[in-house]
Amino acid sequence: MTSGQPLPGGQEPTLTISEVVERTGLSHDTLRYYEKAGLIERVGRTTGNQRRYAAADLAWLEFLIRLRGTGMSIADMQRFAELRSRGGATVPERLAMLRAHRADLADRMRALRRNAAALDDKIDHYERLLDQPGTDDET
Amino acid sequence: MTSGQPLPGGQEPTLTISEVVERTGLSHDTLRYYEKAGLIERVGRTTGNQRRYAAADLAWLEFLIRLRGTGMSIADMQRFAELRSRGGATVPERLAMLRAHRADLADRMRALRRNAAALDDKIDHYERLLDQPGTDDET
DNA sequence: GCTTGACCTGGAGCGCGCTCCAGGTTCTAC
DNA sequence: GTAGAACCTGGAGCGCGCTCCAGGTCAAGC
Repeated sequence: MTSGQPLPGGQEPTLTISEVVERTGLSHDTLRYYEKAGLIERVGRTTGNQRRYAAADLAWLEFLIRLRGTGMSIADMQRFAELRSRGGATVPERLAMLRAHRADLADRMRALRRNAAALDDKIDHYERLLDQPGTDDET
Repeated sequence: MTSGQPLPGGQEPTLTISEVVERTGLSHDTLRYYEKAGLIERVGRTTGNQRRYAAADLAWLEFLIRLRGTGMSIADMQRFAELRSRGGATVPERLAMLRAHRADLADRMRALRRNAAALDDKIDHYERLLDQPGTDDET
């Protein structure tokens, strides 16, 4: 017997922490930190207390990674994870959170595009400076 | 006499730190920190040692704010400011920095769009869950 | 049985980008 | 001249998101 977890339907593939590190790109420490922080529910253990991640754990981690990738804070992810752990009744609240976050993200992307445009202008400016080195207009 | 600075051409408008706070949205502390960090050259002072920002200082600050807004680190901004302070000969290096940063920014924006798309999918998923509450597919 | 490497825990530490604080000086209005 | 607001400096502190460390336990191969 290798797994300290119930096996819901047939055989459940489980992964060691190092395998999850490989698949997610997160570090060992970050995985343990996420669990401690409650971002993921306590992962199953072997009888020897070593973590074994189920496929569902991995899928959830991958979603968390995307949330992080859109700039969601750990605190908000904790709140989201807590709602999720409370079951289907919290779907409206979760949806509201994601929509708010999505709107925020859209704002940040707009700002990013504006700033990128200013950066492009500056690049153009320098390119022109190099082409005709007479004007030493320092700004 | 109010300004401890030379006045290059005609009257140079100068601003107190609080006026710059208003115009830039940066805090007093951040402005002083940026100066201490070498992001802006030492700002002119009154005889009483109070800062007076020239129009050029403000323009440079606004550019720095845009660089920050595209995710450039303080360390890189220090490097850029140092190049700028060394004069026109460093224009090629500055251009290279900005181009590299621009490419990096493009990568990050692409990643952001991918993650935003995943977020949209999840939102759709939750909306469908709410419309037909039979399937309690928790992922 | 023994070695070696993977894994465990609790807690300290770190890099970043500010932000705050104490204690003092300067400016403005009256 | 005086009160009160604005400003100065050096340095400590903070919130975030990890990252590292010490001191162990566990697992796999020989």
